[in-house]
Amino acid sequence: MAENDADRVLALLWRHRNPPPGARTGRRPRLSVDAVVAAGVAIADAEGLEAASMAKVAARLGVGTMTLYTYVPSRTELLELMVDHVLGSRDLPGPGDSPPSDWRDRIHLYAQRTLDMYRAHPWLSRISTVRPPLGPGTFAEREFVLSTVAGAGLPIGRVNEAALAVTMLVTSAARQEGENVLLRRASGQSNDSWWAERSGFWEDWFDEEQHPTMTRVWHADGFGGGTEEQAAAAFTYGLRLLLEGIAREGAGPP
Amino acid sequence: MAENDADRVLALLWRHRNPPPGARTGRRPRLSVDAVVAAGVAIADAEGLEAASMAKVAARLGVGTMTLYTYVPSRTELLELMVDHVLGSRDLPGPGDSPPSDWRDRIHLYAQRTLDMYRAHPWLSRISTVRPPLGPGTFAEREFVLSTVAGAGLPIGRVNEAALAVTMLVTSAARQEGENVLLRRASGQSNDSWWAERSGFWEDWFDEEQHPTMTRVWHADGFGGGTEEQAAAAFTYGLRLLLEGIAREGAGPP
DNA sequence: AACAGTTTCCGTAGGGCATACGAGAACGGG
DNA sequence: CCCGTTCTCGTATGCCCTACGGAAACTGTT
Repeated sequence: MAENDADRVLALLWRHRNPPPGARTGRRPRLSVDAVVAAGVAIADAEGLEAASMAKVAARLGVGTMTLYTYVPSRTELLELMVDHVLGSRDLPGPGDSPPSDWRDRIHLYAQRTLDMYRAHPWLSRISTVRPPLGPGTFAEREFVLSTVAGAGLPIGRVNEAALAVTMLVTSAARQEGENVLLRRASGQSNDSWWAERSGFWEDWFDEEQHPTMTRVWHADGFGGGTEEQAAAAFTYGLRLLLEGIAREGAGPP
Repeated sequence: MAENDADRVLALLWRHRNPPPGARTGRRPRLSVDAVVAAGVAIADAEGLEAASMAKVAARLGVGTMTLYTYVPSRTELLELMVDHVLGSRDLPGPGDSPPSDWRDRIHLYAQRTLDMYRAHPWLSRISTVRPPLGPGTFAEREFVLSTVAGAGLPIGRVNEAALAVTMLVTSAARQEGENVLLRRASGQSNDSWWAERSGFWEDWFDEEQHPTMTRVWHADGFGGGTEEQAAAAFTYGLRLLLEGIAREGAGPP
């Protein structure tokens, strides 16, 4: 075990379910992996992902920078641990406890918790989720979404593609939310005031002839609210269409 | 004009449609904004976004680092120019020339070009698109998608939310593609071999009791292909559902 | 009490980054 | 030949990750 890097990270990710035997000799550790991960998350939440440098995480824990390397192999792996920890913090119901019973409500629960998670930990938006950390948080999500979509009545062989389609839309909306939070903080400026600062654009540069449909939508007041409200409406709309489609395919096989 | 930063970037973004009068006096410029943007894109394509540093872009053009700052205000703005340039390079048909005529085919054209764009310029995946550059590339896309969705028969006031829903799903899939390319390069490892390296996970750590639906899907061979094929299938599926829903709402008002 | 074996702790050193500042070079027109 | 204008770019600052290797703390055995 823990032969190559991949195995070492897996052991760290699943450290709670299967802790390695405590060392019987040698100097006592001042910290724990959990403490390091928690410190990393706290700093990233407060000051952004860049600020969660090894030096700053160590400083917050009151130890030297290099001390962290006894707990995690490198910063890359620390980020993986942070991501999986936060993914798991959504606390989606597992196989034992599974309210709500209506599958549509379960999807909305998943969506809501995911949006909240990205709002609370916006730095997630800056980390890729292809090749995700293979830890409890990641798998709790997959199990929840798969089991929910399976409850819609789809044949088992087509559950995965439907579940992934839902996940794609949900994470897309959630990551946009996260980016909004990030930009609001970094620029000290709300999304609306950003647009206000560029209000001259429409007179100085926008060409109505090149953009007839935009112009028509504009005159029909079709761009309701700010961009965040529009994105939220688009997400709600898209999710409704996806769920209706899945329900239709689940009810009667084509 | 060009009073604050925002105005300066707008002038640069739309430099082709409305070029500022050429200076009559002073030393002749060795470069042009276009050349700087092209060099930035070329480096980012070949070596990644980080590699497109001011120093490397300048080196490729054979000038000193600080010379670039006469052409673009800072690296941030250079990236905005690069993004809008690449967005425009999809060459989506404008209001004059608008094949294909079937709106569904037009959406597929948009999706295909966007996927290809992210594959060719994967660094786009690492740049946020909320608060996008307000340049010709961005607006050509919006106009194309909005006009296409309007062609489905939706009432004008609801076109935007449907168009944004489509964009959300398409960019989500495209950005995933981009990340795949990026990771393949950075790790020198295909997605499949990444999973292969972690094949021990299923025996060592995966808990079937905690993940009954995943297990069922697995035994039914429901995870077809690698993760990229799965993502592609999920995208196709999700897009079909969205378009069917939009078609239904366009055909008969609820 | 001394020592061995083991584990944790951490200072140093190196290479890369964006950009403020200001001096110097090239150019057109008088 | 000189002046206003524009372009060119060297220097200097502060922060990042982590390989390396030695010092410190702790347990168990002689």
